[in-house]
Amino acid sequence: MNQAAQSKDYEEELRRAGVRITRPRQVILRILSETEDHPDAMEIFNRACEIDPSISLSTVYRTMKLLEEKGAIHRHAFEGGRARFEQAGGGHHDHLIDIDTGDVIEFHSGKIEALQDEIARSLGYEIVYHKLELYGRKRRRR
Amino acid sequence: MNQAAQSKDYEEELRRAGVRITRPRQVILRILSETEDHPDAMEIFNRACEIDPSISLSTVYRTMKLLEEKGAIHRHAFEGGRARFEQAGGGHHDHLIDIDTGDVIEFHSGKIEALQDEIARSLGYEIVYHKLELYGRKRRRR
DNA sequence: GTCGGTGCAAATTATTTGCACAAGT
DNA sequence: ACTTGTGCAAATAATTTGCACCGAC
Repeated sequence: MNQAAQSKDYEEELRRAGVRITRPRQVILRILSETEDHPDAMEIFNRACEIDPSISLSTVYRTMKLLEEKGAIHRHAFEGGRARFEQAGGGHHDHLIDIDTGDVIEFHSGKIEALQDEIARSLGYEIVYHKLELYGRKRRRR
Repeated sequence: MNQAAQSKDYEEELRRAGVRITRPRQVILRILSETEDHPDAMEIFNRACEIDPSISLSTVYRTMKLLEEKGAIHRHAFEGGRARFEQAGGGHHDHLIDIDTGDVIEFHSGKIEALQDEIARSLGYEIVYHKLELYGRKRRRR
């Protein structure tokens, strides 16, 4: 399925959840569908302004909060102050952050997650969610 | 070694690194040595004020930054806005955060770290540091 | 005595909110 | 129509910084 269709799907799902699909929300959903990276609120605001300059930063923040509550996006607090977002769907994964460029690479390891569960259980806990971030730099071949 | 002695050791090490051991810094180092938990700047400020009310919040922040640069403490950005600190030393470990109480439990898994390295390597990266946080709640026995 | 450190208040940065008006259903 | 959403500007919250004085070495 292409990105435009995916964006429409999200709209439908939100509409069903009783969320009004306003112009700013359409624009933001489209941006989130099209992006490959993990933009922060200001970045989303900038991209949104190119499509519709009347959108405000407040609306971006309010929409991100709404989408997070509805489970449509995930919020990350990587190093560096601002929160960064990515659309949900596409399965759970963790992140490897390039400390030189800020690039984010997604990965997933069932083995690590199994070990996490084991550890939590042995400490008398049940994991609700977790955060695994690897910070590193490109290995130069020798 | 007891906590007071440990605190003195930190003082010596910092002094050798060319850091002046002022009254506020002594107080903050002592607090960090004595604490079992992971306090934020405001909490450290409050505890410091009980020992010496003339200490300012700015100094707490400045000292935390200094100690972090010197490698004497680690800064964590657990959920909930403010940064939290813990003294370094005592070996690397990760954290399990109780989402009901905010309590932090430390743990370490060589197996997970080995897997992390493996994953990073396969992606062409070298890990500089990582962050693994498990958020969960106490398991009730059945 | 010198230079780095401190307290205080003001500045920054990221995010949130009150309000009057606009727009989705 | 009714209610929710929006833009704007002002409010918060966490942290940082400029400046004149103070204290560690």
